Amino acid sequence: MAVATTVVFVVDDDPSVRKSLTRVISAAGYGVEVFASAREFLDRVPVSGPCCLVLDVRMPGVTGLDLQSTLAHAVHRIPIVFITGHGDVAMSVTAMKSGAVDFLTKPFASKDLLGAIQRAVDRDTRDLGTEARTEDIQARARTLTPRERQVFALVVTGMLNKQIASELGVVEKTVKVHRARVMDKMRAGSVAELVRLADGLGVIVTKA
Amino acid sequence: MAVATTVVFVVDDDPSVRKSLTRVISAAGYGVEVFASAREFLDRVPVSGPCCLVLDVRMPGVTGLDLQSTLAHAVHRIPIVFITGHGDVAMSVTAMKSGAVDFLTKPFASKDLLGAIQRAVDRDTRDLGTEARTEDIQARARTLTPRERQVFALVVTGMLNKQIASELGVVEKTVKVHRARVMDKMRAGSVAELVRLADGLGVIVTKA
DNA sequence: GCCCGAATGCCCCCAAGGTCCAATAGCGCG
DNA sequence: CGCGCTATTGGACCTTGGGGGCATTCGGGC
Repeated sequence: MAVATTVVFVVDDDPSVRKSLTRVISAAGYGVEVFASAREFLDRVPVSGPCCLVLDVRMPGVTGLDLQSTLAHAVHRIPIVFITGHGDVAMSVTAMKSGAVDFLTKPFASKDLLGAIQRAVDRDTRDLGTEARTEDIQARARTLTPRERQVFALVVTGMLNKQIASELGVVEKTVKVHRARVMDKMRAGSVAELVRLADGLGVIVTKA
Repeated sequence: MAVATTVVFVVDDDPSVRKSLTRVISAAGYGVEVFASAREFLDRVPVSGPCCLVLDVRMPGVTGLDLQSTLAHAVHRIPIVFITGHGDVAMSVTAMKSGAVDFLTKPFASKDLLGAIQRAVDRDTRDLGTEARTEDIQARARTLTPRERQVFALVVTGMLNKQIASELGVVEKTVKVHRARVMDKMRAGSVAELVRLADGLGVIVTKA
């Protein structure tokens, strides 16, 4: 089911584990890139397509949990599937609370790993989608002049032109001009669309 | 910090644990209600104010995880803080994936438990808020006639009255009448508000 | 028969949008 | 220092769209 562009990153300090994981994961049709340490992975990062990270918790130096919290502040938060030989409950709970997709203890069945990877990839695909959409809207919003931005904010409030005008201390005609430019620049065909664009800025909308 | 109306439910089969938990939790200012089994709790359920559930994983009969999945399909999903004497990783991961707020292993510090409880209560307070708002909107939407509902759906699309009219095979004036009733019944002062009400139906909006 | 939802026609008003035009202010460039 | 460009503002005028009021008609259901 995996698309050719989907890459699974594997970070584990044990070469034999890397080898067997590579075999299992690529057999499932994913692209695989392995790293022996968190550092190595961080040097590579810039990813484009949908992906996920299979991460060993215990590693010398930067641990899996450290890497997780580092990535948490990154631009694109990549979904993580943890694997570990000797995990304890506290560790797994920390990982899960920080947003990990799954936390597997060795030995685990291939299908459990692949299931977790698929869920992680699905999540990433969704995230990338909403991210791209938000980015697109923000790009349009950046082309607005300060004044247009103000008018934009007030229009999506539902205020009438005359109300906006008195709010900004200008004449109604001026508001109309800005408003028209906003609709144009934001590529909104109606107030309804404009409101949705506005609510899509800085807000995440999820289907219930 | 806990408000008087905040209740913490405790489900644990061990009487001494119930006793000590009650002491710790009520000392923090919460109301406490204890239950010796999942059954007992389920008979009590109907809750009103913000609350959370402190739940033992291992119990004879219905386990904590069972109760969690039962509650998952309930109307009001109450946030759960798990506690356990002998938890394993798989168990904690399952609980966390199913939405548990935290998963504590005995022995744990009181402040860890109280911290988890506070986070659970906060989440519940938020959930109750959005739930109440959604319920309110749905209540208004239920007062709409079938035709009004159709017009409602098309209006929030950004369509013009004349377009809606041809879509529904009626005259523009008719659409205007329905539209006015929709604005009235939904208590929306502008199209912008109406769009927000529509998007608030079946959709959860979270601050980024 | 009465009430309600639905559909319509007419009239009028106000809001939104667009056109043409014009003025002022600030900014970078040659 | 002008020249051009952009942002902001504003006026006059016209068209289109949204909304309110009032009256009428028609089909169901109680």
